[in-house]
Amino acid sequence: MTSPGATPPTSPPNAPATSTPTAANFVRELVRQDNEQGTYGGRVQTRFPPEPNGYLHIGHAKAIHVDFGIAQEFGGVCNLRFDDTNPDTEDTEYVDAIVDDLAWLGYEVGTVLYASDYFEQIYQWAELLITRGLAYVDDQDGETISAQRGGYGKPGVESPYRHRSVDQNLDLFRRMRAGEFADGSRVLRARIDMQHENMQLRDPVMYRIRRGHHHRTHDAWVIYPTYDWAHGQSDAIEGVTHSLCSLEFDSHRPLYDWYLEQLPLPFEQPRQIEFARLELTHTITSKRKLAKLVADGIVDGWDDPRLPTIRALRRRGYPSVAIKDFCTFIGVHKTNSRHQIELLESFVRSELNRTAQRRMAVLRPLKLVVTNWPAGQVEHVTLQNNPENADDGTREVEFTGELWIERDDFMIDAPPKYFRLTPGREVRLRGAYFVTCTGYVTGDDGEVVEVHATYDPDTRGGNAPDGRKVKSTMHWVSAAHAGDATVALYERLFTAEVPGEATGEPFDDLHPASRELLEHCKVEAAVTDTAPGQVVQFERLGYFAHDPREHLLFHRTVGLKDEWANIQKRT
RNA sequence: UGGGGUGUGGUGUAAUAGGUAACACAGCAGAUUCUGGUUCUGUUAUUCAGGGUUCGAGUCCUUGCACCCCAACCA
Repeated sequence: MTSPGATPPTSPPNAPATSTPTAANFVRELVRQDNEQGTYGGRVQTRFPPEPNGYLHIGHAKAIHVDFGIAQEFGGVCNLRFDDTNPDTEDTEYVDAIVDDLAWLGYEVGTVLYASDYFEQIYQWAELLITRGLAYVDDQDGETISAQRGGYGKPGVESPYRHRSVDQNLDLFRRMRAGEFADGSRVLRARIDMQHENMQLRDPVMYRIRRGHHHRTHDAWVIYPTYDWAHGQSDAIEGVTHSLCSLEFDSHRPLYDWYLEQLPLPFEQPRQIEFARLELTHTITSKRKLAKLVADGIVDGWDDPRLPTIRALRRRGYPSVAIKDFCTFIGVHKTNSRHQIELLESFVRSELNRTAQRRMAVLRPLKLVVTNWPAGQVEHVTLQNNPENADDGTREVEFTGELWIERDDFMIDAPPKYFRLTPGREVRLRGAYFVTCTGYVTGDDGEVVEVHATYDPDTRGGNAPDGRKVKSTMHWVSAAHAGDATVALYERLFTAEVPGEATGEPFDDLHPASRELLEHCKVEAAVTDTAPGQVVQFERLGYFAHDPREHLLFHRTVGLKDEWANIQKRT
């Protein structure tokens, strides 16, 4: 017997764990106990087992973090193994995407493993169970089998085929493999206990006949093992010690163990441990629903920045370390819970505040004319690229008498706590001069189309020699030097914290305007040079990610904290 | 209806062995600031319920309650 997973470490031989203090966690505790008792000879091996039928999302990120994290902590290995036992839904397209996302998240994937690599071994083990009278071929259809299974508190009834002879079962099973029977006409079942209080143990199906085209074994098989009769077996073949999965498999654990107990295993019997999957407010992680969002055109594709898929988060500018830090912080539990998306966002802000260079961009432009500025004069002001990191250096930005400022930064009648531009008020234009508002021009509809101000030549660089203060510093872009950019603003895809909580249908809670596309935003020259995928801070607005493909399209990763918005909300 | 899992501020998590219920996010107040950002300080608010053991209970016992999962030839 070969054990492809047991030998080569697929994650770097233990990069030291991050310095982030690791909170107690029950999985680690159980693994540690196994280690101390020498259950697995001090060996720790886990696996991340996605089914290649969809894209990875934030929920998987937690599972990955736990699976790889535990292995790394104990000097073990975590394999990526595709759980590809259902040919109807699976595709190599997903395999490639999952490998790619895993790499982006920062996990080194060595040899990629597949449950389908073990089909022959799993088949041989099925014959072994038959030989020992522990499995039988059932000729009934799915509906009948399901009906016979009974219900909660109601015992099941035995199939009339339950007591066939070993020889007959073996013959039938081999003919199933040979393709003699129609799809769905027969199954192989484990013979356990039709009265068991745990429904999982009422003679579960091990094999079904299905003539789908498998993405790897192609047409070599017409029978496929079910999840329960493949997962633990794959774990055992690879030498997995701790098979970490989500809570809903709790009731499958006795079955996981039962199957393994019947087999001659190449390694110690692996152990399944369940933990709660990650849920976030204002989003969904159901593969089916996510697919429907894409199929119905509610979002633009699997990497639409409003989605919680890894591809989308990536495109939106979420740093992978922020995702990992978040996962470390929330820990591992057995309680179902839903974390506030604000917490994830706080990790994103914290990382981006450290790393993102600052730029000036005006999203909703309003013309500001500096009336005492010498006609045609251009000055250059020097701005820091990142006040949090001096190594990022400085850049020069052109200043002239005609500027773009943010519409929100001017009001004719300013409420008490409004610190920005209003007639008679002096503010600072970042890095340039103090200006005082002297008037404004309105269009036919009464809308302000232009604001007038005078500048104080003594405040060059942004400081007044007489020490006078201003309440506000505003960003700006020289009209003559501005570039044009498109900016996509995103709101939560679902307005409700728990989509579907009220009506049972998550789509009822879709935000009617989750994306706002702003065209002809005015940006300083340096923005034009932003690399594909780069994230920058547009000062006073938020973090924005340059689209990887479309030049000068920016996605708002997350806004800055906005105290003014809170003040407005309150009044 | 049977089985299993889980209950700590608004949210999510801590609390070696029964010994001051702590941290983060969110909120509020203030300081600093050339980003109403960052940083710093202060502050509001918590053990599902009842009973019991104990000098002392989030932790132990007991009786309830609530929520989640399980009756695919999905994973």
